[in-house]
Amino acid sequence: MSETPSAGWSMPAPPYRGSLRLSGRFWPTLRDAPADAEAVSHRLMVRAGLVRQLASGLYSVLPFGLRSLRRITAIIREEMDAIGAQELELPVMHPAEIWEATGRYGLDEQFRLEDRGGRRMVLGMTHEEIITWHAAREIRSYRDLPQSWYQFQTKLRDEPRPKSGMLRVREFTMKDSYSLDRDEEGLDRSYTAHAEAYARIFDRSGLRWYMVESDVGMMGGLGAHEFMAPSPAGEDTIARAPGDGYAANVEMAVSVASDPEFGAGPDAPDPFDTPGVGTIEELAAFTGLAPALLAKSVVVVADDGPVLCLLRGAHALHEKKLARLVGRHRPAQPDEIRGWFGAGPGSLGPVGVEGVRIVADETVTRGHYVTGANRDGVHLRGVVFGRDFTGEVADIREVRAGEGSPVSGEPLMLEPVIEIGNIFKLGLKYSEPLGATYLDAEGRERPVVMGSYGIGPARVMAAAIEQGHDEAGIVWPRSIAPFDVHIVQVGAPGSPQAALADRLFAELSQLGLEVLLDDRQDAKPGEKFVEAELLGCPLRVTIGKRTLPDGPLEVQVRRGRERRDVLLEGAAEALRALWETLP
RNA sequence: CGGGACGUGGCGCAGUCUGGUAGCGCACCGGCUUUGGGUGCCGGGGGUCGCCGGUUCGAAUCCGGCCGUCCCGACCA
Repeated sequence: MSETPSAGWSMPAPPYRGSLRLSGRFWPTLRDAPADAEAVSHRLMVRAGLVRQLASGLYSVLPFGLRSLRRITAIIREEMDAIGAQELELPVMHPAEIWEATGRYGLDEQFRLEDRGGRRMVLGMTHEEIITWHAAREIRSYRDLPQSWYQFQTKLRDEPRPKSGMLRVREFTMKDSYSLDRDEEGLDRSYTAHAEAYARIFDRSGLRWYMVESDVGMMGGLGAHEFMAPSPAGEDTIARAPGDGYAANVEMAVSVASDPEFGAGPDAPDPFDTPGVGTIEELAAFTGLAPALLAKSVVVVADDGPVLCLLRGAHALHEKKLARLVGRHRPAQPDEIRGWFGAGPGSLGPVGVEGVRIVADETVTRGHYVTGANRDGVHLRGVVFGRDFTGEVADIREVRAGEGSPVSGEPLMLEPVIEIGNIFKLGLKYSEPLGATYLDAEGRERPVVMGSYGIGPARVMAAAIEQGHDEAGIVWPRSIAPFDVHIVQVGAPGSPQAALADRLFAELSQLGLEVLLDDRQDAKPGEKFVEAELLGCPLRVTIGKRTLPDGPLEVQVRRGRERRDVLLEGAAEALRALWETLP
């Protein structure tokens, strides 16, 4: 690689840290995305030569993709260090016994294997067990607490359905951290510190994001929040009210339901024939009543038996809300239903049912409803909670757009989001079974109070692309772009243009920018421009015949593809100043 | 776990219905040409048509099984 020093200017020693000359380098771009790729971020990441797929849910990261990931992890590392967390590294493969101790051995998503000696091992889907195992051995005194430990480590999860490129995969790197505290007040402090660090991380990464209340899921514990990047490609949905700040995963969201008015009802349930009526829609049409005045009965099978869930006809059962009440469950089969109720699906109701747990959504405890009569083709009018049947009362319905926020009543909007991070208050869930205890100032043995906190750097990258792209390619936030400036050199080696490109490359690098210089001789100018826009670095500089002898330098701001002219004199400083103004 | 679709050189696709042993664009290699928007010219290499089995004189094509990949659903009786 030959340099072309110009007179009176001292060339720093190459290679310039973080900068790269493209000729001879591995950067495979694609004119067309693979037919399998559907999500925008997936298509662009593959086309722009950032990643390649190995198998379903398994991706290899190529050099330019790795550059972005490294910038994301650097931001995370800085912010974790800033709250006093210490980085460490835990194994990916674990003895099964540790997972058995917490009851998490055998989860569907867990990869399990045996070593040559027949010892059962698992591949880590997360690391609470391992951190706690070490804490149990190393933490002895209240003087050892609090602690926050974190790592960037591979997680393996046998996802039922990997999808959307890097958004749901079976193997990925996670930044996971764990806080160890003396008590819940300490946990609250650690939790808040993490929430604030996460806010800085996602702001610095250039994402639009929300922090929302979330389900504790397989982690268990006292409470949780998720960090969500809005995107049509998102798999989760949040409900939020911009005016009052309420925001929650729909798994958790509660709303003020707008109850329709009830007229007078009969003094007792009144059966009537409903031949051929099986769905709420049919029942509404048959009776002329609004679905909200009908009650639907949904039967699921939990580990300890059948559960009849009663909801307003216009509402949908939310599985995760129900799961918090009855645990793991599945939909009931029609023949099972017939055995318990004496009628098939479509004519079920809560009146007179025995041996089946009944859970009524809170919205059906007032007013009188039409329900099934547990006889095929017959329904009951005027069914009243407390008078004609009883059951547990809970919020088990899914929030709908337009319902009132619990904070102010403002209408909720639903928005698809990508989960980019989460924080959990674990409490004693892991420290108790694994014996992570310490002695307090009075010499009493007490369990360590824990929290865990995760970020998926590749999801941050994918979310940034989902939020920042146009028809030409990726539009990176400047903090996580693979390079800061992309110089397209049009001109043969040895030409004055090439010398100028070399010089700008060196000067920008010396100012601390990371520069990609497209000095390829075998690529045509059009190809270089198209690929530069596909890759999407914040600034593109073109150096060709038109640039000489006195400029100006032609600069494209990638976001918006706006063209700017920069004087040759002091160009590097001017570019750096321009770069600093970009998002 | 249920449903749907697809699998033909590196990528995108045609050919499959109506069997006769493979084609296009891009990429790649050689040469010429050219150097400001992936599109100049000439020549060339590369595919056991996902795998296995069957039918047939003959299978990318028909039949069966398997594997792989993607999408939708997995709550609304």
